[in-house]
Amino acid sequence: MHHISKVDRITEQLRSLISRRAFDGDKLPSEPELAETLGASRPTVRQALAALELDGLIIRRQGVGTFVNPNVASISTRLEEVWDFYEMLQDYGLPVNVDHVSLTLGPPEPDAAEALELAPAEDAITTANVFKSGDTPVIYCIDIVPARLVTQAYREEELHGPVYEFLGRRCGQHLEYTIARVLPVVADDTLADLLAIDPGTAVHYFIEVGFNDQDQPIIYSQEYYRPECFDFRVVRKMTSRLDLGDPRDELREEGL
Amino acid sequence: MHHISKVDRITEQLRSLISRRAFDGDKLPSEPELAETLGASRPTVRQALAALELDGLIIRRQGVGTFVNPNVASISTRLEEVWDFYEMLQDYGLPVNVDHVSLTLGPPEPDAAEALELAPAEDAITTANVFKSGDTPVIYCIDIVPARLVTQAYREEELHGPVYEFLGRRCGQHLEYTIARVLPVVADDTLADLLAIDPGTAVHYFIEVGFNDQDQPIIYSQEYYRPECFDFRVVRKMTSRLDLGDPRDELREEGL
DNA sequence: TAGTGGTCTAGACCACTTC
DNA sequence: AAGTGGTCTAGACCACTAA
Repeated sequence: MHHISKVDRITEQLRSLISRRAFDGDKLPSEPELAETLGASRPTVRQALAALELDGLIIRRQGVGTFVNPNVASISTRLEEVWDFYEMLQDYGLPVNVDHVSLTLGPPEPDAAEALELAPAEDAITTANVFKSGDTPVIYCIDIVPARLVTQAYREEELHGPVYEFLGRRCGQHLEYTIARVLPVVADDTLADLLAIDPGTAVHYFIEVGFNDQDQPIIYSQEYYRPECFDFRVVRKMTSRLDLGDPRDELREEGL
Repeated sequence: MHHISKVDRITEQLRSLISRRAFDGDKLPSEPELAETLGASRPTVRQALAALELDGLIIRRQGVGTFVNPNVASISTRLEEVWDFYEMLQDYGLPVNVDHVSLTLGPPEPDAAEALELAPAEDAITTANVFKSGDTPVIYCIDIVPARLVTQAYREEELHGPVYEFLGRRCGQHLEYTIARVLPVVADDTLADLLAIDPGTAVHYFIEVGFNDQDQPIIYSQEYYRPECFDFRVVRKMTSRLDLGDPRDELREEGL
């Protein structure tokens, strides 16, 4: 097991401080000051700041200082981040309930099988649940996990909720990142019933593949979000479009 | 005007090489090798690689090497990137056409005025256009720019297309990043007509605010994307949730 | 054992902003 | 002039992987 690096620790500390609005006037201490306070060298601090800057969370102005970017820091649900449904819904203050819809074992639908790189007819666990904030259904989610990943015995109830914990405890798999397709769909009768909305309402539909730290797909999810309950935002950067000529030339010289 | 830093140059060179699939077996040269080839020190190269890693574009395996992440590199339209509609649509191979819908000067709707931090009754330019790939309408876009930003004379036709160029040339403003709300909507008759789709179809709706390098809002856009034409994807990272205690303690010691 | 990436530091110098 | 962030290098040492 590896330790958390100083850079990562500092990054998360600063991230936490930013989200708690701990900086007067949104101005961070200077780099030398942070370095001394946090017990690190300036390059180490700068590495952490660079990560936060790429995130859009801070702005650095030469000769002036480093500042929190309020436009970004105030976003509650950034699309670039994966949340645990439980934790996300708990922030709403109401008790979180889960209605279990179905649980099956067998070859999944072709799209899922392909995304998970399953062998023909290979089995997977498919679990469907509705997450509720109080009595209001807000997310309908279908999760598919390759059966071969399950290395420990488990109780069925463990699949009646967020699957991330199950992946860690029963599969020894840690989700590192996901790639999500974001689609708009119109609720049909079935979905409208599950989310207690009117048929014909527009709904967010995510098709999401989760990967472990080896970049192997370990979970395929389909998620429907009740409208009005979520305010998904994404920070988008300009594609830089630098004019560099063909950079392959430089590497070709070395016979790459 | 400042130059492009070595780190940024290398980052973009590598990004370009990755998108051209210039690396055999998706394996990048070693860090010392890259450093020598690109004429930089190892820390400089590593800084570029760190940026690409945060982007999810590469994976680094200690003792093994650095690799392209094919899952991410193959994404055509990443939601975290802002594209110019013209360039984006040109990739489809068909000629890009623009139907101009309307152009008005005057105080915009309240949401836009607030997002752009306009004074009461302050004027803005509102331009609406439909972008077509060949004869197929694919994007309906309403752009709002504060009138005070316009510092040069311009022809109306310059507003019958992508506004980014107009912002640069006539306003001296460079778009750095945007924050987009992503919403699903059902096409009403008007929208269905503009995009030549059936009323009742689900459509992607972005409400996007663009900022300059001073973090001032300079453009407010509403965009509707024809379904089936775009495959928006986003790479989502796990929120790290490190257990750090309360990091404010450390900074308090210094009397922050 | 050799080669890879991971971590961290020290420090020089520059460019910019503010006073 | 003083203080801020920007850039870049040199180099030491560690941890991991593969042969």
